[in-house]
Amino acid sequence: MADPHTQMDSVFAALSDATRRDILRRLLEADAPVNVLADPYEMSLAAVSKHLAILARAGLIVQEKRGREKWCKLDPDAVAPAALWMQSFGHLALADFDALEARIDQVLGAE
Amino acid sequence: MADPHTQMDSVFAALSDATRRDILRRLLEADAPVNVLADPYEMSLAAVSKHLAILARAGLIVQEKRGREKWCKLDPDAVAPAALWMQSFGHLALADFDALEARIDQVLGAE
DNA sequence: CCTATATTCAACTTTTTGGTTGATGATTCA
DNA sequence: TGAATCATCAACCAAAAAGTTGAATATAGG
Repeated sequence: MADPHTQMDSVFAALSDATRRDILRRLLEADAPVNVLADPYEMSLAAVSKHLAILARAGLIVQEKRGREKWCKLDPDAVAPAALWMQSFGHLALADFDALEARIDQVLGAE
Repeated sequence: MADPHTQMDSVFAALSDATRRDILRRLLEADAPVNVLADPYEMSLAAVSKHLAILARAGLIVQEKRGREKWCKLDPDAVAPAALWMQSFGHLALADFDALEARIDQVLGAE
C-alpha cells in the first residue's frame, strides 16, 4: 500500500493536538531538548517523545542529537502548504459575496 | 467527562483528510446535497455522510434539510481560529513570511 | 397506496492514536 | 569503572477514526 498520507495531511493532523501545538509554541521561543520539552506535561517522557516524532514526521521540527540530548528546533517552512491552503480557503470563502457582486457588475457594465 | 476536543482540535483534525478538504473546496463553488457531494468518491454514501458529520461538528459546514435532501453549505468563519493560530505561528516563525503572503496574493489574484 | 430516493443508523472490522510501563542503548561524569 | 541521565524501543491497552453492509426512517411523486 502506498502511503495515503500527504504532507498536508500530516501537518494538519500534527496540529490537531493541543500538546503538540503547545510544543511548537514553546519552540518559537527557543530550541530545546526532549526532556525540557516534556517537563510541563503530565504524561510520560515516552509519550512526549512520540508527539515529537509526529511533529518531525510532518516536517514541523527537526531533531539533532547533541551528546545524550536530542535537541528540537522548528522547521517553519513545513507549515507553508497548509497555511496557504487555509488562507486561500478563508479568503475565497469570505470573498464569495464580493466576487458575486463583481461578476454582476461585470455582466451589467460590459458593453 | 468534559470534551477534551477543543474547537481548534476539531478544525485541524477535519482538515487532515484529503476527501474532506476536497469537499470543502467543492462547497466553495456551490452548496450541495449529500448525494451530489458523495458522487465523485469511491467510498460508500454512508462514509461520505460521516465525513460531512465531522465537518459539521467542526463547524466548517452547516446542514439544512430541504425535503428529503440535506443541503450542505460552508460556514467559513469556523476556520478563523485555526487560521489565526497558523498565521501568527507563521508570522513569528517564518523569517520570510512576506514571501508566503506574496504567494497567497498571487494565488488569489490579489487585492 | 406504493415505490423509489435521500439520508442516517447499527453493527462490525481494521487501523491509527495516545497513553502506559519496563527494558535497552548511548553518553556523561564523579 | 560505575552510576546517573537522556531518549527510544517493545509490548501492551483503550479509545477513536475510517471504512463496510444492511436495516430503518422520511419524503416525493406516480
